[in-house]
Amino acid sequence: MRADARRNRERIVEAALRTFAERGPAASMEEIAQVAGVGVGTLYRHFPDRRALLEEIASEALERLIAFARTLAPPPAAHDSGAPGDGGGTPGWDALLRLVDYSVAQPYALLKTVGEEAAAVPPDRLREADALIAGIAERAQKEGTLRSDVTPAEVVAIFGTAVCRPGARADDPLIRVMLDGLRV
Amino acid sequence: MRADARRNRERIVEAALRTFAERGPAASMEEIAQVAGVGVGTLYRHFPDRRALLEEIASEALERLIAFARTLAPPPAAHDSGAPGDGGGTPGWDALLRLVDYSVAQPYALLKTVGEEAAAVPPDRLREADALIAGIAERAQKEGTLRSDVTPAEVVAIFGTAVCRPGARADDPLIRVMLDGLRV
DNA sequence: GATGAAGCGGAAATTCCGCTTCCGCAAGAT
DNA sequence: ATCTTGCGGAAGCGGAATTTCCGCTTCATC
Repeated sequence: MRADARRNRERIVEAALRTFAERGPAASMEEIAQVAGVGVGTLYRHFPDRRALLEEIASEALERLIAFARTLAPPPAAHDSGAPGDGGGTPGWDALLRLVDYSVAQPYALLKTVGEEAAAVPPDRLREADALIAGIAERAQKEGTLRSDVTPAEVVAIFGTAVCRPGARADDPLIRVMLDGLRV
Repeated sequence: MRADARRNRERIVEAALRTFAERGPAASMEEIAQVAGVGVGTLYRHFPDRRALLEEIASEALERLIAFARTLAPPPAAHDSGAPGDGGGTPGWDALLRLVDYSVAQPYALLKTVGEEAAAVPPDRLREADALIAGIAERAQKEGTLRSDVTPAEVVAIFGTAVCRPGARADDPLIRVMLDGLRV
């Protein structure tokens, strides 16, 4: 593969991530091409159709999210040897905050976004991401920083609606207030 | 105007309010006609084009919201004679709750929704609605039930994003959490 | 209840808009 | 130098939504 081709492919992926995150799933191929600084023809050389691009983007975003969430989760810890509810990683609440920052800045917004558009992402990867987040929420609850009358699944859902909006920012009044509502 | 024509017009307005509220601004003319139980032709007899319908609907929704908010606001009270911060109407917090109920059930969802689609609504009517809501928020703050480190204008904005989603429900986890975050 | 006008329904035409193709040109590779 | 791979973007394709149109129905009136 020629060097400039590889470079262009990368720019397209990056542009698509940013554009979908900013403008929602309705972003057009032409717009993405423009953001990437290439012609539409080039875009179609690398991805035969819209769905192919969507799938690539969704997988990429998901893998990045999983990787990030893993850095927040406690290490596997064969025999939890500390006090109960102390997994050893980042404190749960801080992890949630960092997740919010990550999500509004980087491409989790895409997941809902792209998921709704029917791009097929391996379901086990999706479950893994949900499980990681739910795990963090559960940890925060055990640590007494997150309300425990909401289920971890609901936390995931709330994150979904609050954070996965085109143009969300971490200092939205909505997000600030939501976080205050979640804290004990 | 013939009686059935008037009836149909009304059914169309009602159907459009409901449909836009439920499915967002992308709802199609055909769908609205179907909900109203009339043919598209009839719809176009009453509203020359999509924008005309949107404008009618936006105004209607706005007027209803204003009327409702007025019932929650304290009466004009020429010389406030009670304790400071007691306007005499519904207590501020309850008024906010009722506003949420109203908004998710009835057509405030349309405002953002329809507003985005560029339907021109008289700006002073819009300001009136904002002022009424901000006034209620301010009252709740004076009564000590609403956090006072958010401005009334921010409250309006939060309401906007939390409540003006197609399909929002008053018992959404998001809305519950948001309200908890707003309460003192 | 007959008649004319107003209104209705919904199939067909039109418009709009994003996706996709195509091909002459440019730029890496050998 | 030549050949191959890749690029740009105008043109066209397709589908979905809007809008038109006209024969039929319903209402109002006498």
